[in-house]
Amino acid sequence: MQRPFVHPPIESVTLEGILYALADPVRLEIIRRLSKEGCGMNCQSAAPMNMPRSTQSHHYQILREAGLIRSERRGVEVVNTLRCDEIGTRFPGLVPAILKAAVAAETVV
Amino acid sequence: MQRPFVHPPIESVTLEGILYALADPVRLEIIRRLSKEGCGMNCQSAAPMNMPRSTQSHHYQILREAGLIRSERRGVEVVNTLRCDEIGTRFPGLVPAILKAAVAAETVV
DNA sequence: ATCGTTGTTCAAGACTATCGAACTATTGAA
DNA sequence: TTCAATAGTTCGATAGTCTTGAACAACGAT
Repeated sequence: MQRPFVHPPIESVTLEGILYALADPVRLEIIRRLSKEGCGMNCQSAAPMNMPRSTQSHHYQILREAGLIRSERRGVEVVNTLRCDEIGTRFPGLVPAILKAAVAAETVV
Repeated sequence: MQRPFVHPPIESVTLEGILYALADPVRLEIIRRLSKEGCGMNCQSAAPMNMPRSTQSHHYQILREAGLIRSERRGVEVVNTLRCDEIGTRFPGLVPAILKAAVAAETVV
């Protein structure tokens, strides 16, 4: 098995898909960490601790299919990177606005 | 029955809740219409045509509990208004960015 | 070759969405 | 006042999705 990763072309990325993907706290946190890091991160380091691997894998699949991240196998691990440039041209300012709101939500709590 | 509407105080409105609510095409469309209109709209006129009432009702409930709209009974109908000012202070620029992206998604299709 | 690490796939139970049917509440008319 | 029409809500059932343990696959190092 172990099917290859599927990344949608940027034209078929939908707003609904992006919002749905980011509506989950775990997935939002993953994207936040990826955006902070700048470069790629493997699955474990970008996801919150103590989360079952199968659940992580599911979340990365959602993010991938939404068009938010690109996943590449690098030896034993999978390196995930934000597709920021592509998304930035398709939906200018969208992801930054959401990440900014995530920071705002954090400071109030 | 017919319980009174519950509107969360703006402090307990979460980013996840907003994103989740707007991740559905029907709900996003409702918010778009409400934002265009400026003033309140009843449930039927803001929702897409040919949608079962029970489903509409469910969607409005999600929007209400997410803190995006305020619903008030006015006689036989329910008037819904965007809570734009409150959301704008809690998450500045968030909803406008999403609505802008919705327009961008439309023009490409 | 075997083992440890990283991540995927599968299956089952819990949770959520959709929608028809029945119900509630208010308005207007007879 | 009673009756009917209108606008939404609630309930129940079916179908789809999330979570997670268990088993599996792939690579690197010893």
